[in-house]
Amino acid sequence: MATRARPLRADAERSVRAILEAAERVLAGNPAASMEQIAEAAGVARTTIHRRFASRQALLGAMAETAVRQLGEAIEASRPEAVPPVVALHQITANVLRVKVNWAFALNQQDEPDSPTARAQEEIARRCLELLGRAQRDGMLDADADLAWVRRVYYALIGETLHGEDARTDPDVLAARIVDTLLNGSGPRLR
Amino acid sequence: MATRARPLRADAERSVRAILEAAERVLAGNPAASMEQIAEAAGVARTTIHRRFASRQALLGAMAETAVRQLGEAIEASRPEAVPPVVALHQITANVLRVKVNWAFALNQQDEPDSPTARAQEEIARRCLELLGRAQRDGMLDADADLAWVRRVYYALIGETLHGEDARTDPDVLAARIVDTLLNGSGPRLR
DNA sequence: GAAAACTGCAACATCAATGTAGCGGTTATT
DNA sequence: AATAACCGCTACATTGATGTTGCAGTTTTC
Repeated sequence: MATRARPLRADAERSVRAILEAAERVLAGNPAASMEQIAEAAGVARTTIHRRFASRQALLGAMAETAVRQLGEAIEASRPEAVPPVVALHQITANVLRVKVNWAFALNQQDEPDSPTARAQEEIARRCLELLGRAQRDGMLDADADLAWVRRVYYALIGETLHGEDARTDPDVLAARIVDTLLNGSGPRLR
Repeated sequence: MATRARPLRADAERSVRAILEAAERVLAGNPAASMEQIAEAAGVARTTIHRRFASRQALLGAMAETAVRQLGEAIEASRPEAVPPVVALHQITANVLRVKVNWAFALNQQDEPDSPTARAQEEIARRCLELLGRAQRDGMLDADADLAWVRRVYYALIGETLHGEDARTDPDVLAARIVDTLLNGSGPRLR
């Protein structure tokens, strides 16, 4: 969302939030939903959406921006560089799940190349790889593991977790399952 | 695709195939592509598409039908019930990849409930679970593993593999990576 | 409490996609 | 070679989404 010269009035700010959140809810269920449906879900008139967002595309962009920002904050709050990889991985996963449950659609749109959100996503992927590198040096990951593939699997596990009916399950429990699956797979274990 | 009373003429049959394959190619790149774009990619006039498929929805349905049929054949060809689970899992995965590379879009549409394609997909999922059950009894999967979750992870790994630039890599190699990741994860291994 | 900002509503313009119909020429089938 | 099926093309109807504008009434803000 573009930064504005004058700050919005309080009620307008609420409208914007309501629109963004309603858009996420509606589009998650039906990506081809019309502005009309979004407006209805947000409890505002369709023209009000157009007042704040010049076009449908602009709305989608704003959704991506807020979602990516929240995602970044969630990662930051986990202090990934300050704690041992095992802890960081669990913590980040849980926090990321908390955000992604609410912004699944916005974060799944592939943002157009060279957009700020695309850069932010790349930055996040880069830091994820760094973390995995540290985990590997600590012996948490196999020395021969292909980190790029590990990262893709990690993302896929998060995505799959969000698809299911797991939305109400405690994110920490879900995170534990993700990390466990990522590290140990589903084969037999030594006891 | 609905079965027809009179068989199509040879050239018409070719047109239908060209349309279905072009639609897959185009829609995989842009799910919102117009009939016009699909027609152009297929090398036919837009009206010809409407001659064979009453509506856009009908075209999508036909795509799903042919894709699911091919998927079923690919699984059948692997004789999952006739060989040990380890072999079956590898073989099925490779064969499924071969089909899914070419029908990623068609197979990712969620088909409407109670449609024949939906039933077919459920049937496939059921057989997948059966196979995993056999694998578990053979000690290939941990005795405590949650098979429903294992199946979801398995599907997710296949999906992730198709996203990458791996389209040209040998499906058997990709299948090996999928099965290995599914069973062993990425953690350290005993040597 | 006055000014400015915001909203709902109704009306309108635009536009792209979808789907239909018919004609004339081409191609497969027998 | 006769017949029927098929295709491209042009033209048209319809529809639904998008985006704009202006006004009248309400809510913040200072």
